[in-house]
Amino acid sequence: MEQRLAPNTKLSEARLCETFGVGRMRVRRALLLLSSQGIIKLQSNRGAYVACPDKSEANDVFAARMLIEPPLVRQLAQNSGDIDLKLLIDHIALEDAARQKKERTEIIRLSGEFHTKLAQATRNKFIFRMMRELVTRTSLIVGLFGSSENASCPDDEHSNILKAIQSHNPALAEQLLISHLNHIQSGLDMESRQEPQDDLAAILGSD
Amino acid sequence: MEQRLAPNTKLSEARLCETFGVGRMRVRRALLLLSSQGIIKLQSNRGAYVACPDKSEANDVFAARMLIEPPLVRQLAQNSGDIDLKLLIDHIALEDAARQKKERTEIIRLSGEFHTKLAQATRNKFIFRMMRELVTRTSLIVGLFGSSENASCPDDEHSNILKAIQSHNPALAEQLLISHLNHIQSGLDMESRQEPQDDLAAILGSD
DNA sequence: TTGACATAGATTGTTAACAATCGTGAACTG
DNA sequence: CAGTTCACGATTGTTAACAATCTATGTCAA
Repeated sequence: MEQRLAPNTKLSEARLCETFGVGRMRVRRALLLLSSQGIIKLQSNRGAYVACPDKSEANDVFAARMLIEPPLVRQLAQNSGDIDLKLLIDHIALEDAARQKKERTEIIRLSGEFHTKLAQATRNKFIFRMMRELVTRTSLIVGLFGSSENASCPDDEHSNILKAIQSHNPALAEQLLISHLNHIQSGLDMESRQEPQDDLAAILGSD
Repeated sequence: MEQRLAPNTKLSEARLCETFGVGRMRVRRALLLLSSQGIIKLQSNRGAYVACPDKSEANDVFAARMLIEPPLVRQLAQNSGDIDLKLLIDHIALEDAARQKKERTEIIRLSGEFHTKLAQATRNKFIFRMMRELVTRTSLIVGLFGSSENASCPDDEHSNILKAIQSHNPALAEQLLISHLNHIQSGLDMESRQEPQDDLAAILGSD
């Protein structure tokens, strides 16, 4: 989810056990749940691998987001009295801070999280869960097909979307979001593919 | 998912093992996955219980469907050349047949499945999964709050929605779907609650 | 009769040993 | 030298026994 593990990275049970200091049962439970969310793929008798979305899956993810997110922000802009805007305002501040400090990993994470928080603002558990899944998948895709660092987060588009919501302008908010999604998608290079990486150094590195 | 188990029914591991003739591991895996989909609730050291949505959750489910399904059918009506309409046409035939034979259980199942197939027609894996989850949840809710048998499936609304899609009329399709969802929701009695049932006779009965 | 407490039974959570499967590399053959 | 086969090691899948937790019953005291 934070792009520290490349797609197709093998996640062996034994390795995860010692890395996190837990028994195999916990590891297997976690792998099963991750697999049910499509974040990893479980191959029978072969192990768990970080999911590696293909072109068609990538298109599906963006198509699904194009279906859901525009009505979502339109709705937010309509009843913004009702909803949790503070969450979003605070978030934009975090994004700005990370961008000034040029913390690339943090920027990527927050950039996805903004969309999750748009859903969270509705206070609707189901909308939240759907968006979280789509955003996670988008993160994988950007990591795989993102041509360079520029594509993932066009600077202040998030901020503009929030402003449109705050000023109760549904049409503008929706339009800005659609453009935003298009920017992200068009920044992808559907031919390039990153190499698989077959150890867990990335996990160990952070603890 | 077929409303044969009432909400709050306890699903004990031992019972499931002998019912399905499998080991505890399989049962526990299944319960974990069902719990991740919100179909059952896992209480630590206490066991698994069929989920029992409350009023607020019910509202969330319908709000989520109101957000997603209208754009979905609008899109289907727009590019209906591209999509898998045969699936839906065949489905309507099944529904009619079940309705003539007055097979109540089958009608309920098919009635939910129509909406799942709307999503399936887009051939988008993510949209399909989201709708399946929402429909499943709706099924639980109708079972809990449905005042009587009439509410679950106003007769030929599904058929009319499909016709609107086939005749490339996005506005009409969207409008019919919104009415349809409203009918379902207004047929619920948010105060009534069905009694919990604490054995698995319903499962055993079918095999 | 009611309430609290303790004990026994049942149920879930965990661990560790075992079985099955797969990938790899060496040996063998054409 | 290329290709196939076999066997070994490593990894995953399963089972069964054990530990921990909760529920229910029964006893005792107020």
